[in-house]
Amino acid sequence: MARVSIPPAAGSPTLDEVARVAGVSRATASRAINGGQRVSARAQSAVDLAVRTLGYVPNPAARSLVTRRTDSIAVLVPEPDDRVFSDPFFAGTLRGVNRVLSERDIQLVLLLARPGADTARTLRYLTNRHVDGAIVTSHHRDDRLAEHLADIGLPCVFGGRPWTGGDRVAYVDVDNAAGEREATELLIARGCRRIGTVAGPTDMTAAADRLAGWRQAMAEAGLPTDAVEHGDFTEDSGVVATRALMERHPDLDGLVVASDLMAAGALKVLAELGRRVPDDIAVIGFDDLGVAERTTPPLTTVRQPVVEMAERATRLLLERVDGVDGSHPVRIVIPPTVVKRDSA
Amino acid sequence: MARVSIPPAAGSPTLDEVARVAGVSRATASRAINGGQRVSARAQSAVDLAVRTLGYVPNPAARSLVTRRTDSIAVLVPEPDDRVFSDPFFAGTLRGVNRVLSERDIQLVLLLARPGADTARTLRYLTNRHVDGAIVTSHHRDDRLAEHLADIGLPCVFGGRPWTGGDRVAYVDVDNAAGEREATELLIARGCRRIGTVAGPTDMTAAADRLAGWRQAMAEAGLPTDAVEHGDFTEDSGVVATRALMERHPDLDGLVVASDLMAAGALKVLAELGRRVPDDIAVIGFDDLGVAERTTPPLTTVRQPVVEMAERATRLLLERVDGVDGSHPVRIVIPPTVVKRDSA
DNA sequence: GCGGCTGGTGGAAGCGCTCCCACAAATGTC
DNA sequence: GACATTTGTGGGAGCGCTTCCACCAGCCGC
Repeated sequence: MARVSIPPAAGSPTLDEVARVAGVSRATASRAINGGQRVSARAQSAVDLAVRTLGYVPNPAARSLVTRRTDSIAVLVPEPDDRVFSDPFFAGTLRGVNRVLSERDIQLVLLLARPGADTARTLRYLTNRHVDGAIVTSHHRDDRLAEHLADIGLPCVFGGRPWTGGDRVAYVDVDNAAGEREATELLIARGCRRIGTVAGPTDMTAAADRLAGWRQAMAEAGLPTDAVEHGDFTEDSGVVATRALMERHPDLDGLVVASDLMAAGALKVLAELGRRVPDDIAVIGFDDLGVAERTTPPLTTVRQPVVEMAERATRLLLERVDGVDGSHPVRIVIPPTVVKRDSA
Repeated sequence: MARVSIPPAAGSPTLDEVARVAGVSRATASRAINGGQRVSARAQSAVDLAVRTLGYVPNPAARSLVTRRTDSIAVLVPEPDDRVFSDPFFAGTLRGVNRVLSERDIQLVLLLARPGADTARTLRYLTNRHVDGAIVTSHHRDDRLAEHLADIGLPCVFGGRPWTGGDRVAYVDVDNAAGEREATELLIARGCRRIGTVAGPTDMTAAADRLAGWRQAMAEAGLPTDAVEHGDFTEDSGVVATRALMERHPDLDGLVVASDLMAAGALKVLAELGRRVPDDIAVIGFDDLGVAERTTPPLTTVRQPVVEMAERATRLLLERVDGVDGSHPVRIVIPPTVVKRDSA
């Protein structure tokens, strides 16, 4: 008779085997493996040895079945994937998150959800408690993600203030209004009097706040706020917007652009038009994620410390996952800094 | 009757409750939820209803404890994170993987491992069977990842042929040699006689294969193969390499560059030197992941269908996870295509 | 009619782990 | 010296799920 029923084990050793080899009970072995509280030195070293000789690795499913922890968090990006990947903002975020997670043994689950289509599935996944928490980036006005996540009670931290539900969830944001105000004031101090702006998409808070900052600085200086054009943060949209702006207001001597990518587009248009930057027209961007250094001329911009923000968001999330006051909607708002280069 | 005994869970409903509400056994409920084999229409709809009214979501930990599946796969990137994120190759890969995974309910765990430091931890994670399989990208000669993964028997598919262990694991690759040969032949057909190459890093197979393709085409045409300079696929390295190349061989009338990013750097240097492209010197790149369209002039290049390759790699991986001949080292080699633009 | 199906069902046995609890031994307290 | 506390230990009860198995209809062919 050949193999009757299935030879079931085949797989990795279990805690039972470790316990048997170490000559202790499964409970003691478990304790020894998880931090070793209330374990004698003798038992501890016996277990350690057994673990090593057997090559034991705990089964994560079994563990999380009882601990109700998965030791993984999601990074949720509610954005069509094309756009996401070309954006250095996303890259920086991933980097910051990863940096914090690798300090502990927590894994990163990447959740890319197309705006409408995948929302239900994504939410279901999160409801499952498949992950311990979530970092949400790049959310838009219409996905009512903040509310949904607050409803299911999953620990989460938003990167950037959500449009709605901002009072119910934690978020880390840069002070967009202050940054753009400062940028505008720099141009004004420089002598610019006719300053336009290429603003971001109207359904994102970051864009709205930056526009508000520009408006505020302009109003305070008694300057007109009529030269506004919107883009979607991409270079191409910056080209289009700047072209429109320069056509309507050929007398502009300053340009406040809500992202470096759009500013790069603006610089191209200005070069085409034969305007010298910064002599004829000064330009200031926003982000400083690498692009700004490579434009001609190098871009003066408002630096957003994305990696650092992602790190703080992640640390905040881990605190909440660990149960440190999980419900209170903490807010971290980081002041941006202006980085002077050659364009203004 | 009000709720008598303890409403114990507090958490989400369990399968038991679904079964009770549906008036069937837990076994039947389970069957109904998982595909509904051997379940009567009556039972099926009763369970469906119960699931809906209770808002039941199965506990993934409990499920994978018994199924030994996690319904997630890892994307392993053994690369310092800075470099990864700026590379459109990585973005395309993530996109292709994600596209396939979202067809089924499988999640993507991103494993970013710094070359030396995290290898042990990463391997331990994979050994854990925390994931059902892994896609490995951008591996280098020294991480003996292919062997390690083959040893632990985790289903995996490599993006790009690994240096060693290529006979033990599955991989999806573009025919780098053929692509670069074709690129070189295009320049030769165009009339170039003094063709140099900016090759990639010496510890990656893709770079070595491309260089070999260039060598082969040059040798076949009886042309000298002495004008070689290495970069690391980044734009800056392309600048440096091209500068060195043009200094040593000012007579070059053709340049085969192993990546578009490096080719973009090359174009900048050539512009500085006052060489007209393609009239004085023709340039051809490799990749075609967006950069090539935006250079001046737009780059003729060898298109590598990264997203499609990642998709195929993922499908292949899923097959192996599903147990379709898990050990046989399948190889998929995709022929690249030359995309003509203005630089050659 | 009576074995053999096949379709549908529920009982029950785990999957591998953590942690509560009871208990024994060692240590402390007055 | 009697009692309280601390420390270390193992038994055992689950966590929520899938799946094996036994079982009971019905229905076939003969």
